[in-house]
Amino acid sequence: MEQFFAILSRCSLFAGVGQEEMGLMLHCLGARERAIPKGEPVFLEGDPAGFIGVVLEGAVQVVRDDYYGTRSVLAVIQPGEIFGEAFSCAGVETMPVSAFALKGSKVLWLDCKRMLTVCSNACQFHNRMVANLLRAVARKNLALSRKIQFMSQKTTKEKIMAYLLDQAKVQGCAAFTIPHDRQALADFLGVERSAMSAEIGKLKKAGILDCKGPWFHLRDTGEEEL
Amino acid sequence: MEQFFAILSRCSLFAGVGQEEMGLMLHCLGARERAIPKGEPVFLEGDPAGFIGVVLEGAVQVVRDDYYGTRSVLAVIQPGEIFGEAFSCAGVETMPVSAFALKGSKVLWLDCKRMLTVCSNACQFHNRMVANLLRAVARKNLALSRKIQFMSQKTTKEKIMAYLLDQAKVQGCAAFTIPHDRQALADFLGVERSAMSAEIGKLKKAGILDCKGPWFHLRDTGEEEL
DNA sequence: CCTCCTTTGTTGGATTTCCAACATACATTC
DNA sequence: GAATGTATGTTGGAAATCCAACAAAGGAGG
Repeated sequence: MEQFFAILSRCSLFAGVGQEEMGLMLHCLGARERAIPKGEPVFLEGDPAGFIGVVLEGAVQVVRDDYYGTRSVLAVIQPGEIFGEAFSCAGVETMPVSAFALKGSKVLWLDCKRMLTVCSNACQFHNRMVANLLRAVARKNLALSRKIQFMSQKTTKEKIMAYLLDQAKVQGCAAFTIPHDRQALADFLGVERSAMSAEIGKLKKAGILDCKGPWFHLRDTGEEEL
Repeated sequence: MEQFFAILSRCSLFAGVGQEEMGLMLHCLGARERAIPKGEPVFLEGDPAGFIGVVLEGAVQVVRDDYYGTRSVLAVIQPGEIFGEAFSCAGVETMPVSAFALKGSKVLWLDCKRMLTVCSNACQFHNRMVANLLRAVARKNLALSRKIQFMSQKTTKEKIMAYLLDQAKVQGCAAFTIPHDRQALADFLGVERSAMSAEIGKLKKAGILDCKGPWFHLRDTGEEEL
């Protein structure tokens, strides 16, 4: 397990936890390592919840099959990131989504109950870890709220602008790069890629923004902060 | 403070906490009661975060003013419900939204740091409370995810059906009542009320559902569970 | 019963989006 | 350099949505 210290130290759950303590805590949490071949399920809809997963290696895709059998990708979890925590912390009995390994992957399996119960060792970092978990869930919460803000805009143009203005604010600069390609951005905002592309073109012609690939620059239109 | 025991005992934060313990915990958390006249701010954008609010009486509206000054209502908090917890638990410095009292209201102000730090009294319910908080934040998380699922559907009809199928699943019955009027449902799903009304009419004519006011009944179309 | 008011359903034209198809740009590989 | 593949931009007609305005259905209060 020690081989993954570098990964785990970058995991939000273990922020502020040193290597020695991490080893103790993993034991105290009943951590188990699992290897999943490419394409195989990490867990399936209907499986009991109550765990928190950490991707150590590879990548895991979380999917939901709707009523009509259409599959949609909810998230792709990279090494150091966690999954399943929202369902487990919310106290749902069984997972309402499934997850599959995109590549050959290794995941760490933590027991959510043991996380929330005072361990017999009374390890000093237990509280820190719960606070880390709470922070991670709360941050996901804010990310989801922001996404809803963007999606709630009426037109494609407004959705793009809401997203870009937020990015500029978050990154603290009118010039910034975004972490999505055009297709992923369109999916994220819930719009058509081609329509979005057309709107971005209009915004460029109108002098409201400039962009090249993932790089954007919002121009000062003189209307703000009067 | 004891006068609000009935309200607080229904608050998700205090689930499983008895009246005597609640009094001790409120003291231990540095709880303060505040009265806010109708229309006055509960907190304003830019105020320091780090608190968790509980509405004891009245109602509180959380709003966000976007870049262009347009105000949108993010939530209405009723007695027994909490607010501000996502921002405080996520560790943001200042509130990115504002809140106003819809009526003359009383709110309880809890210090988030004291919630997450082991109290000197080492009260036995402290851990329970942190778990309750985590559960509340995680549940909000799931609610937001579901909303995104609905809003991600392409057409108005698909959004309505996704919502209604989810409600039927949650309520465990093909016949159920929803907690929104038509306007609120349209706002929630991010569609036009009139367009939604028209689509609901079509679905009724097609025999896919029946409804009257807030009551809906999804008919078995024979296509499911083949 | 009547009026006022709110909620919900209906309609038609302007606007926007969707969709498929194609054009262009750029990187990779052979 | 040619061939290939991927990402992005562009276009036009079909479809859906938006919007405003009005119609219909109920509820509250006189």
